[in-house]
Amino acid sequence: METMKLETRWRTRGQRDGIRASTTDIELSCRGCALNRICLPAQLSPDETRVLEGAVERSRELAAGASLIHAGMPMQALYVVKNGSAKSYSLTANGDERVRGFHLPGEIVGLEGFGAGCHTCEVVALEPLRCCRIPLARLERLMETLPGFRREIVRLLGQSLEDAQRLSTYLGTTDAKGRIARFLVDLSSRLERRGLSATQISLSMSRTDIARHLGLRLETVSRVLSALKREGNIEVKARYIKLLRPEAIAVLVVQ
Amino acid sequence: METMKLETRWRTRGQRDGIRASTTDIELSCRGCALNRICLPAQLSPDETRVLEGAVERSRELAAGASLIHAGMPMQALYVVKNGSAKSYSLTANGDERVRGFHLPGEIVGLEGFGAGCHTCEVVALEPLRCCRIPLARLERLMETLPGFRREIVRLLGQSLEDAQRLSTYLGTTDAKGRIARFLVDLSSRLERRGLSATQISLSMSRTDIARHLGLRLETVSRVLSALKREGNIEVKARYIKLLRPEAIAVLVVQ
DNA sequence: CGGTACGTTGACAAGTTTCAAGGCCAGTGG
DNA sequence: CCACTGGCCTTGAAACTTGTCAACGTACCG
Repeated sequence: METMKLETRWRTRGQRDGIRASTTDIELSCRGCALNRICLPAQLSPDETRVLEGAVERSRELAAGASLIHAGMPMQALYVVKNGSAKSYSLTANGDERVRGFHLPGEIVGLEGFGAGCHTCEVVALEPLRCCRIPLARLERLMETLPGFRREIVRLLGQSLEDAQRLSTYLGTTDAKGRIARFLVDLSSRLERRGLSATQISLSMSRTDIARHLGLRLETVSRVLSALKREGNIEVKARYIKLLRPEAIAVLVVQ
Repeated sequence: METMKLETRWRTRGQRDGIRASTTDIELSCRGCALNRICLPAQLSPDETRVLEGAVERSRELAAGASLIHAGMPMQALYVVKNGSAKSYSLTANGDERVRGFHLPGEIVGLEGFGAGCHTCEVVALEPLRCCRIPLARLERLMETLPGFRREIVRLLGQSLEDAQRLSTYLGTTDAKGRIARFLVDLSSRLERRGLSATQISLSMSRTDIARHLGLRLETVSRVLSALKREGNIEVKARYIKLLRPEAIAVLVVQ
């Protein structure tokens, strides 16, 4: 039963019938994907990209709130967000949620599973979510056969480590305003990388999620956003945030 | 000039004359190393370990305060601590030091360099330090030829990522006492892993280093240690700390 | 239309930083 | 041998930031 479900859930390029091949192939082709300049293929040769395509599966769409990865489950694949966004979190012994991070299109999900061979955090969709999936066995083979792919995975691991360490020291040393500023600047640059507006941000996460990510209370997040608004640095309307003075926000971030 | 210096600084097994071969070979042999149960070879087959040995160089001893890795320099190697200990830190725009972590014997140093291809933090010896060194070119070849080695490097990257993420969420949510408790428990388990006492800890770092690692002020570190002492949980004599009630300290850590 | 989840705001409490003073210890030089 | 110095650590009191608790506002949905 469970395996049936999994089998129908993930579809690989060769498994489908050929009738709508041209459209669906595009859909599963990294070369034709809108994200290919910021995703794994960006660092690969055309030949390597072709091999990668053959290993990638596409997920069905997950509804907001649904889990992409369950904490504690053996690591079976890496994911890359294609549409939508997700958060990953772990739970404390008290049952408190600790938000590790947010995942936007083009970003890889699940790397921390390499440590123990099983995932340590739950990854849930914040809005309807579609991902590309590389099963672990194929990933191993790609790392074996494509040195460029292996280097890219190692690079992504190193970059994630760097990011996590920087965040960790940042949270230790900076006040609420600095943390929120960093969060906004970070989000802004990730959106810009995708070719979206760097100043008009539509948040997919709640104030509580932001707070739990930055080690604050939701009241504090709300207060800081209100303060930034009062100072004329941002415009806030529920989950829509417009950076009115990006430079003013950037100087709050002591990197 | 600079290259000369580097060449004389690192000696590989085959480069030395054969006269004192037996002692020096043991010195450079992973099989004969006291740390081999907790170091890279622990996950490798005897054959793989032999190949690894051929790629490892040994550093001369660095004095306390000397740098093993300079922030900003291109990544040229990975290191594993053999004797002594080190801290790694980065500097903020204001020149403040942010301590990313401490490195004990058997632990790998430099992984974060994979992200950008250059090291993002300075690594300095806290006491006389000796390391094993794997030059990047050889590391690449080992990952190519030894799947077990590649998996081990990927595993270490994943584990470091997991550790950094956990620390980051921890610093966000926990008060000074909890942070110090976590620091002590973590250090204790890493010492125990090496076969040393889990309760008698000789710190190699100053209160300031601890504070800068945990996002506290040195006064707060001092106060918390005094409080733990007053409560009968630890004994403190300058940099010597004895855990009198490890269980009581462990319950302060909400994982 | 009322319920529910989410967000904002205020007042007070709690914990940490800041500022300041002093203790301890090892190394140095008279 | 002792005084002196500098680095490191400890302790106290006041200031400040954030958390806590509570009330209220808002938007969405059946």
